[in-house]
Amino acid sequence: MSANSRLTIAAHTLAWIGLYQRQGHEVATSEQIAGSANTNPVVIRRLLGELRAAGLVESRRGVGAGWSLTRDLTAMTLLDVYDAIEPGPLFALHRADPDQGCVIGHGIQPALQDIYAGIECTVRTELSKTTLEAVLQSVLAVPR
Amino acid sequence: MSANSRLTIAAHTLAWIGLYQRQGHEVATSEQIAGSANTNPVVIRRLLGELRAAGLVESRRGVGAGWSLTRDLTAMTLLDVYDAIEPGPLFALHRADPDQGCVIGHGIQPALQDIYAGIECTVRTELSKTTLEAVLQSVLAVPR
DNA sequence: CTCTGTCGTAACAAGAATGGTTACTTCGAC
DNA sequence: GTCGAAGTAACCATTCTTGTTACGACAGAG
Repeated sequence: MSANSRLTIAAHTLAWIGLYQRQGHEVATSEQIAGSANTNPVVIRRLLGELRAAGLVESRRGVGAGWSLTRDLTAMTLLDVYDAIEPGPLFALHRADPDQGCVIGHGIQPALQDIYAGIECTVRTELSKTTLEAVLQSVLAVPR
Repeated sequence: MSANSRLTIAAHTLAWIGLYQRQGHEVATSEQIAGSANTNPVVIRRLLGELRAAGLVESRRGVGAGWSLTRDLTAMTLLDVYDAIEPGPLFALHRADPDQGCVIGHGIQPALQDIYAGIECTVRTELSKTTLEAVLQSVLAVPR
């Protein structure tokens, strides 16, 4: 499906900031996070920008600038993150409208829309069950 | 997420063949289906090739050739179709391995893998609940 | 007021996936 | 042998993601 790693990088980022703040630091920089996630700081800043638009993080500028959480990881679910960074639906309908003169072509889109909506609803429910705090705890529970 | 329309086109195709066969026809051609789905016959043949590899349809060649179902729509679910045409996972992990020297970098992949596996399992269960027969009935139930 | 570190953001390129199109070969019923 | 359709390779346009460079904007330190 050409899956992307945006949710993964976002979860990584939030868990990193959360842990860093618990260690007593005020803010985290995109460069630190990029080092941990093994990517480019601009990639992190772009993602964090979307998370900020959703109200999950905030940023300071100037010297000693960086990013911080707006609320605790316990009050943040993967659904919040997903909504912040994934605009589109899971499954797309036809690129070009099907032949409306054909019985199938006419009814297929409403029929599939219903089915797809049900599946997305299930996925959203599932995502909402996992808090970022749970993610962090799972991360810390990995041996070695 | 850059969602594609492969599941949509595949469902359209199977519903079309199923209905056509119920109307007494032996086989359907990629050109007929492409006309209904408003796309190119080669696109349909490519998809049908994958569905054939999964055992859902079969094809005849030569004059009067075309495609037919190997079993009734009642014995075919969206999960069968999904497995036939979507190889990859729903969510990807990091492109480049995260920093294993970092606590988060080390534990994030196993942690997310578990979570993603649970979600995919849920999606698969949901897909398996819908038969292509149900899709066809929904299509036929659309007014006008 | 200047210096400096970090965000904010534009711009560009590489790579991959999807979908459309053309063209040609292969098959098999007639 | 003819002919209609599958099988398939090749190519292109588009889009998305990710990585990268570059530079302006900002704010605290001194």
